[in-house]
Amino acid sequence: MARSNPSTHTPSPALLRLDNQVCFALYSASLAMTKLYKPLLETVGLTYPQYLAMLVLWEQDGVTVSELGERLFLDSGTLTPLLKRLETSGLIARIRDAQDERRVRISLTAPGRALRDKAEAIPPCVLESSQCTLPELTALTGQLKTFRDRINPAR
Amino acid sequence: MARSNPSTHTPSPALLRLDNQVCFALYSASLAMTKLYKPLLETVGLTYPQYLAMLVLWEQDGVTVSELGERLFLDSGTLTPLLKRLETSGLIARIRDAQDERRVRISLTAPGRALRDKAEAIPPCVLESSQCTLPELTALTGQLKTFRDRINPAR
DNA sequence: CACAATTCAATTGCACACAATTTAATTCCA
DNA sequence: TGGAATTAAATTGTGTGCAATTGAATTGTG
Repeated sequence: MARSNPSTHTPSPALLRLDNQVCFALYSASLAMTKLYKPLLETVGLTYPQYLAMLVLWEQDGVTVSELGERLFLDSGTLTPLLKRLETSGLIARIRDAQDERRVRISLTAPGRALRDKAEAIPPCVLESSQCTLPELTALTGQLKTFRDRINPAR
Repeated sequence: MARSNPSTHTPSPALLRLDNQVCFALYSASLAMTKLYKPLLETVGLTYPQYLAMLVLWEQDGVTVSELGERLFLDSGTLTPLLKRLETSGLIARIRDAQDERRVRISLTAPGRALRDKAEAIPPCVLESSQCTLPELTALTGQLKTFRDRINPAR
């Protein structure tokens, strides 16, 4: 009963089916999430990765590019142009460290700090439009962090 | 006790903290997953989104660009250049539909079909390097799909 | 049948991601 | 102390994502 006609090849094995892949569920959920944020972030004039960088800076002002990268799992190739755009927007300043001229410290400007108040409106909006309960989201967050930390190479 | 000195502003509220955000857990887990796949996909000469497109085509050959986009939640702006690269690689053919010249049908070439056999080695490798159990991953997949389908606009 | 509305893919422009390389500064150590 | 090794950020090049627009083909409607 073996079939070898290439135009009627055997169906994909279960392990290769798109809807069975964690990776695709993760990938498509992440894209959907970015789209959910987009209109909300337009009100504060940020892209999604820029918003993440601002979240870090609102927690800890004056970090270096490397420290920001460790926190966000991004490298300088991504961050340097992103930070230049935030600088152009007037939200941050990029200043070489006087002690170690290799480092660049990122500090918030007054408008950058002030933006946090407006940004506080965003998480509640996301929670509402996600149509999920807080316990559901908390559980999912925990599982995703566990997964991420297992597959990320040791740092 | 109110503080208003901008250089010693109040700590970020819990809802704005990076590590409390589902969105960041999702985003960072998705990036980590892509990095996990990268070395495995190099053995078959595909990028991660190209691999997803091939998964669809191995399930259903001859789909249109729109159908592929619906399946992957991507639009023609993303898919057109991606598919052109797969065509250049010799894995697929892009042919205008004779019945409806607006559509472009994507069909596998012989090398494109043959690649599936090599690709079957990938999911087991991912499972192993994820250090997760199959039930864990199955549960996570389900939750992610539920989340994605809730936040995705109706289609 | 005519022609406006719709649909489909491609194109354009902008913003990531990331590997690989480069440049500059610092540290290590013989 | 001085050159090799290391570190930090920037740069370069490739490949996505996606909004907005374009252009061609088809459909719907009077």
